[in-house]
Amino acid sequence: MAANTRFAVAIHAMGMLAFGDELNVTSDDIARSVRTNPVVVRRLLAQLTRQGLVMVKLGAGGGARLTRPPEQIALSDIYLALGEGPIFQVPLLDETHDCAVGRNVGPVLNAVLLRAEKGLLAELQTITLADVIGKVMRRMKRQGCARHVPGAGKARK
Amino acid sequence: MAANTRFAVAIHAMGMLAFGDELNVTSDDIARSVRTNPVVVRRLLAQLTRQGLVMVKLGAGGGARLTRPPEQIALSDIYLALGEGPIFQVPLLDETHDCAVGRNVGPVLNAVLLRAEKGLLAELQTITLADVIGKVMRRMKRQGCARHVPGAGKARK
DNA sequence: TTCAAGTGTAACTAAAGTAGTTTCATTTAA
DNA sequence: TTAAATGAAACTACTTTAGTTACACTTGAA
Repeated sequence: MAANTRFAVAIHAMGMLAFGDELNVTSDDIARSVRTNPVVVRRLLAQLTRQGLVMVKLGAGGGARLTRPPEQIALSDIYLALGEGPIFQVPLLDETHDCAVGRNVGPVLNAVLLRAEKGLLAELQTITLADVIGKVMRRMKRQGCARHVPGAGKARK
Repeated sequence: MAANTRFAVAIHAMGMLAFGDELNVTSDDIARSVRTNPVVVRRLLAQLTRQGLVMVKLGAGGGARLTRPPEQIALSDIYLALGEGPIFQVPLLDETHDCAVGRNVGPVLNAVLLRAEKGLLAELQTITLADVIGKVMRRMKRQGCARHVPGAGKARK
């Protein structure tokens, strides 16, 4: 898998932190839930922490929690915090292009593609972490769910 | 460069075809303009041809041209023709997830990320190839341009 | 009818990004 | 003092894009 799952994993992790509420959620908890490696999770959490979305406590009993309620976190906040590069790139067509058209294509394409990405970002701004959690909860209820105690159990193995 | 320049190169190529009008533009012409390899261009044109945006003529004097005027080609048409996979992927969290929440996160995330991509696509739908060409032309004029004869010269080296 | 100019395609290499893993220093609560 | 955490570095593996070479096939024109 070399696909871009970073954003999805980050949302998943943030969702778990929201569930955890006042409790510290460990990278191990998250990793087990996403079926990945704790280090991968910590790398993501480190970025989210640097951007002020998450606070981390070191040492025994440590872990991560949100810095603000999930209603105040838009998915665009998470996306931007990851600092992903542009989705589309324009091969730098030199300013020294021998064709007058060629010299102007690059900047125009850059502007156009940036505009497209803003369309994506605008959509992400309309969705909060709380919305995502709500969708998950409703989906659970529709299926008739069972156990799982949100931040309580924290089944240590 | 392992970045995603495919879309930008495709737009650039289509733009050249629009300029070429009735003339056949060769993959070599395009490759020289984008500073890449003719094979790379042909691979892109092949996809665009399969999706009906471009028609290609084999043999001497051959090359590519658009199947319809650039006013009728939205950037979303080009993007979709390239058949890129989803921008974001969700690591498949098994349906057998031991946590009831976990079983429902995957589908919800998929839906959310799909919605974000649709925001991007919606933006691309509002821009035609002709718009892009117009922007380039206007930018040229603003800078006080010089020569270049659109489909005429075809400087053979 | 031959040849040069094209495309189509396969095969290979190179470079970059993501994911995964191990390891170790450091912090902290009990 | 010890166990439970994070932080970070180092390394491997895999995937995707880009670039290149090579060659079969098509076509127009001398």
